[in-house]
Amino acid sequence: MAKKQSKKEIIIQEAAIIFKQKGYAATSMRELAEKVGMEAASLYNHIRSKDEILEEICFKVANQYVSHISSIEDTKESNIQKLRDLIQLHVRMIIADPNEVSVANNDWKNLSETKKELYKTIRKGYEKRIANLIKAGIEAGEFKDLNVSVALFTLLSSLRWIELWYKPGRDISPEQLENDLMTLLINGFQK
Amino acid sequence: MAKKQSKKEIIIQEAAIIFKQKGYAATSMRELAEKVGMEAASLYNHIRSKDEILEEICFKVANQYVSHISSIEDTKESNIQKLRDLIQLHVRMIIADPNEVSVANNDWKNLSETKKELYKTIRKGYEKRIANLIKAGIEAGEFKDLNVSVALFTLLSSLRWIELWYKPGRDISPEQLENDLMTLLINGFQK
DNA sequence: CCTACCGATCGGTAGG
DNA sequence: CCTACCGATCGGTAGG
Repeated sequence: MAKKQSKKEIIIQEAAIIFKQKGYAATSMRELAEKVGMEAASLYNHIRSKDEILEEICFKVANQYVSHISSIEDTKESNIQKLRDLIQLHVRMIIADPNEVSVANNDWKNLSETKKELYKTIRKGYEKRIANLIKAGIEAGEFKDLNVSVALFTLLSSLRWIELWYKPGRDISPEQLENDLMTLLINGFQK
Repeated sequence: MAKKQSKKEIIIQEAAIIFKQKGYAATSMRELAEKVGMEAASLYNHIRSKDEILEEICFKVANQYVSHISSIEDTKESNIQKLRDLIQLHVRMIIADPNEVSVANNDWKNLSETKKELYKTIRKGYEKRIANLIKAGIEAGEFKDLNVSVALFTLLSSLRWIELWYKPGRDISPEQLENDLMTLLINGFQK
């Protein structure tokens, strides 16, 4: 699979695993170093600070979501189909990068003040675009006349939660997961 | 409102606010002490440890959920109505105790090893009871034939997320919130 | 990439 | 409820 990973990439990958398990603040650089197989001090030859690791994870994830939503918006499909595409995007992101998605979702609060503001701005922009999709669906008569905020956050939460319990070893395949989620959500939304 | 709150209750209440904002691990006892209006050392006249505060919050919340679900199970109503009751329970718990519910949901990982196991056991028991409700609904032909796990976690996640964005100051009342959530979820579930 | 080590801060205690 | 303080651990640096 992954062929030529830099030490920095390995550090960030291992960090995501530990951060997901116990949280960013509760994880020490010494513990991370042990996992990577070096002394804590040696980590700093590859990364600038503990902060930096969190930043890399959070913004990598955020940027991936943002870049994918553009292509969904640009299709000429129905809003219900765009909703389907969005559900699929989230399921696949979580399956592809479960640890990093989890850390971004749970530990962005621990970003430095300026980075935290930036993160919130990006996330708000993303949410706004989904809200517009929902609004368009309602106006087109495709969706029920729901409060847009409630619909938006019910949708996002249903998608976010996957990261907290879905493990490939479970009794359900990614395809089944996508299908059942779509059934539940689309029937909830559809008029 | 609250008339005779002990110092311990005040400490726990303030702790829940800070823990929600920055997370348990990132909150220091000195910061908590300042909020309560005393020195850090003085906190220990009212509480045994930082751990204890987290335990009190997590298990208070967990026990409240568990105690309420019994009365929902015991009614002779349809499964769809029980689902409605469950949605209402979660909305009201979040509105009544937003900070403590949030901390229980986000920071239980920071409980001591034994307490964490206990918490997980309680939570699994709770989830099992909701899963049984969903199964009963499917068998009775009231709900769609969905994968029970997907239905369970989509439901729980939709309910959990409220805590992360709902503020009473928002443009939507608790009643509207309950109604729209029910519309979305019931239509997703209902056959 | 390691040894050695820094200042800061942590949760918590002693003693009043 | 405070002053004074503890040992432990934290993120991070110097120097090789």
